[in-house]
Amino acid sequence: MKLRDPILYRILKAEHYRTGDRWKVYPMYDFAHPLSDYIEGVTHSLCSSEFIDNRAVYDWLVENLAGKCGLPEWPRPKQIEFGRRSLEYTVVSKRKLIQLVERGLVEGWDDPRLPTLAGLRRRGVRPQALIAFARKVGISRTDRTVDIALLEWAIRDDLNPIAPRVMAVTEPLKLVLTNYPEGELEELEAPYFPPDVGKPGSRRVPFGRELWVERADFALKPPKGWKRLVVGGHTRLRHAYVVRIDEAVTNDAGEVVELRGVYLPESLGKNPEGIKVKGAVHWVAAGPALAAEFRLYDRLFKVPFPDAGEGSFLDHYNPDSLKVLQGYVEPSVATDDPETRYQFERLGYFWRDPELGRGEKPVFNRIITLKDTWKKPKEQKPAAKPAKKAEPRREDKVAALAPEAREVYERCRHLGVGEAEALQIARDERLRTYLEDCSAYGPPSLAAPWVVHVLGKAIRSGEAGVEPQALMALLAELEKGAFDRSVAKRALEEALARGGDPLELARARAADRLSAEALDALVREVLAAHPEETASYRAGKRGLMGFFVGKVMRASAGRADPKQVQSMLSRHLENPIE
RNA sequence: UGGGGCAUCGUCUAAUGGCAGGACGGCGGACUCUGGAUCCGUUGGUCGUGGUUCGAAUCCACGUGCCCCAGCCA
Repeated sequence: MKLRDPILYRILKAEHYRTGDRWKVYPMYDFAHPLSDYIEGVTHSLCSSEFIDNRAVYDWLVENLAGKCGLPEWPRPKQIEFGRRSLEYTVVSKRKLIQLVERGLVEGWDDPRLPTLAGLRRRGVRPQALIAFARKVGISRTDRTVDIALLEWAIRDDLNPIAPRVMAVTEPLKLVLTNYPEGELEELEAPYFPPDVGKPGSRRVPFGRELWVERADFALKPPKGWKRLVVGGHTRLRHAYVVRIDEAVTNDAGEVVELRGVYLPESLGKNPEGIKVKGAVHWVAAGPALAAEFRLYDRLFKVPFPDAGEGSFLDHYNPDSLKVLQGYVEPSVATDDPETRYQFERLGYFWRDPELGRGEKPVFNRIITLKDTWKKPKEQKPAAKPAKKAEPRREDKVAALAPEAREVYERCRHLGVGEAEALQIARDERLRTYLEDCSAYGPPSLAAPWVVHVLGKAIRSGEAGVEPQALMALLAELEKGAFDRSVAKRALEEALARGGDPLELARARAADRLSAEALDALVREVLAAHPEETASYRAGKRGLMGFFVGKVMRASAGRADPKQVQSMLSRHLENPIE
């Protein structure tokens, strides 16, 4: 990419469908992007990682055109790339989304199942939720696929404190209370928010002889732990009375078509004595309830990574990702602001679809379900990590060397260079040459670790700014004990980065070292400031040594020998009695 | 194939070479007129192998895996 000859713009003597023949020059991305950033005074140009290659062209153009051709002279913009972020159970690339739209698998770009902004907005997700989600996901240079649970958490967390609770029944089953007078209705007061949200407000909910309850809330043969309606059992109707189910009326096919039972008149606001009430279910009164449509959205794909593996992502499309149900909602919503996001108790968060749902008959989109911690179906996520291949042994690596390289290796070993260093030197021509140059001024075994580990990268790239002679002079003084190893290393790194003579830099650092007394005082100070850590070190948590050394090093502003610090520390830590 | 980039709990993300921490999820418990919320606890990780270093997620080397580019697209 970098070597190619970039096309900056093309000249087309043709009629443009919108601008006619006004322009002949059409800039390419690589030309337009840096220049428009620069002209507009952009300081940081953020983009995703597929443009990393383009940065070379970007920088070159900005650097070479700044201040020329009538362009201003001001700070250059910097392109910074981040990794792409994807989401489980969906696709996010435009190329794939368009296929869903064009094939009619979704109802348009704003289909609430899509991860588009238009889709999320129509679904009812608020910008606050997306911002919170983005913050949680964060930015890094790695391409990542985010757990869908994180988005769901952000949406719920946003809606929980603001969504008034009301009741709706999406799959109605009639419940007749045989001891409630026919034709009568009463109104019960029900708060919009539970105590933990702590917001004021309430509405009146009609209650009568015939109610709708959720079909899924009744079981003929309840599983273990069932806390809902069951024949013979007592269950709370949310915000209302406790009822007992006496009979489940079935049709010829054996399906339950109606429940019959009684309500306990004394159970409003308190639990009846001597009766075990299991759970609470939502309901609406059959007469006054408003007919409504509920659109329940599920994951667009059946698998977490529809892109992965053989075949098309379309093979994993979830045909049940939209379920349209006809049911009832309590009448109070009729007069609410149509923008209201509700929590339909025990069902999830809903709002009226802005396209279809604001008319006579309300249509509700389910924004997100409530978190369900009961009876997990528990889909297993594949966690198996692929087995790693075994690394070849060092002898085999040496054996694989070319004859000349092997000779270099053997010679290095003979001179006392370590195995790993010898191998690296044998493999790289430049390292070998550098070390040979060093050997004119001192023993190669002394130089090898420094050449390989500290200077290695620079030498390989041909930019070693430190001469062999300078390196060897430094190491000779180090051997004599003129300063400690950490001083030498810092000095060498500094010389590498900013130039200068490493020996002089090392001497300057050595002269700046703290005296033993000053250091001892510092050590005592650090230990005194961290009594807990000191105690747990003495109790056996040896890993804390690094913590203490770090603290002392920081306090000394680098003017200490870590080895000396460590020995002082262990002396004080082993002998607590001063 | 060549060039470029990236690898940390199940997931996402932190950690001037100095206690691998947080969030989501999971699990357990408390509470509850929502199997919600809240609170408490817990689980679990530095891609592999060597090397340098008092000390490595971080530096060096070699591997492995994934992504991007190789349009007169963006």
